[in-house]
Amino acid sequence: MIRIEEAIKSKFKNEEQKLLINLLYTANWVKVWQNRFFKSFGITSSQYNVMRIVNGQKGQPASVQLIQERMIEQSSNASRLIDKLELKKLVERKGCPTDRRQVDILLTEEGKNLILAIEQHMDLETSLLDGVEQDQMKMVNNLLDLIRNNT
Amino acid sequence: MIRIEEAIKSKFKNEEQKLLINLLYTANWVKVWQNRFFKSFGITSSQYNVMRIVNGQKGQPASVQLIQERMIEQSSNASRLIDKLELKKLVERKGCPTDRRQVDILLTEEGKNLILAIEQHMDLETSLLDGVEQDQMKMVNNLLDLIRNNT
DNA sequence: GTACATTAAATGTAAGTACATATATTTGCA
DNA sequence: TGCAAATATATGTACTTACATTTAATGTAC
Repeated sequence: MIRIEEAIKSKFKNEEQKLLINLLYTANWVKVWQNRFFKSFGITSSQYNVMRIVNGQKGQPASVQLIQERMIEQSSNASRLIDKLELKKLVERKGCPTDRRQVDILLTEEGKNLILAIEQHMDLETSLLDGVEQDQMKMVNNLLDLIRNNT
Repeated sequence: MIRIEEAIKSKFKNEEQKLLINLLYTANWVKVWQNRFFKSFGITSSQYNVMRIVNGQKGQPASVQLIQERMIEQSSNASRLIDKLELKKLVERKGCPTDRRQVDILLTEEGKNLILAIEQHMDLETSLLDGVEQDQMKMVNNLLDLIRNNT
């Protein structure tokens, strides 16, 4: 078991500092892990995130704004991520007829197939959290929510 | 209290998926928070991280490699972060006499002063984790360590 | 209906990340 | 010694993030 102190060879002032650095370090670790996984499907984790949000609309179009609001990293640029996905023909842009400022995003057939293919190999969550009790996960989820609200 | 479901307006399949997304979302939230804080001192959180590592050497030089190993985001580029800090005269490079491949990094006086100034305003950890029990923090630290070792 | 604010998306720019490759130096072994 | 492998750092490139600005369309007050 590699603890955070060994991972970055550092000592911490207190449990608070250790927790914040562990949070940043572990989140980065997961992201690297995910990016390597998605690379074999020709996309990045940010790009997958966009596709997952569009897919969650179940056929209803998603505006660029809706995607932006639901992204994990809210200041990454939905517009340019959509550019990349459009180039790969995984999503398509359609002007919205009722509001011509708005652009609707839809998955192509190819996009839908990719989502399905990825889901079949995606046991990331369960494997990383194998053996962790439900109660414990709830507690951590609450603590993470608290951090964002404690200012 | 804004819970993760409301923050990114999503429903989750299970507690595992929710925990992983909450981890990524909250870590990004903390990083954005930190970057805004460091901006008023003219540096980024990655640059601060490099300075913090050099400072931890307590006057002993830090090689580029040592810094790289201890960074939170291990694949960010220590060499170029040091470039930025050198331009701002916060650190200096000194060729290592015993191994001419190696470059030693030291804080300048200005760099040391900046670290001190920042530490005086840095109550980030305690404010974000205000009211959280020590036991609970230890539990979360253990769970984060587990995630990285569960593969 | 024109003028001004607001909104949706795209674009510009600087910095950081991810990963591959290059350059210089040192090490180790035939 | 001489030469290949290993090591330390720097550089190249594509992509992403953070944040500001622009462009076009819509809403609203007068």
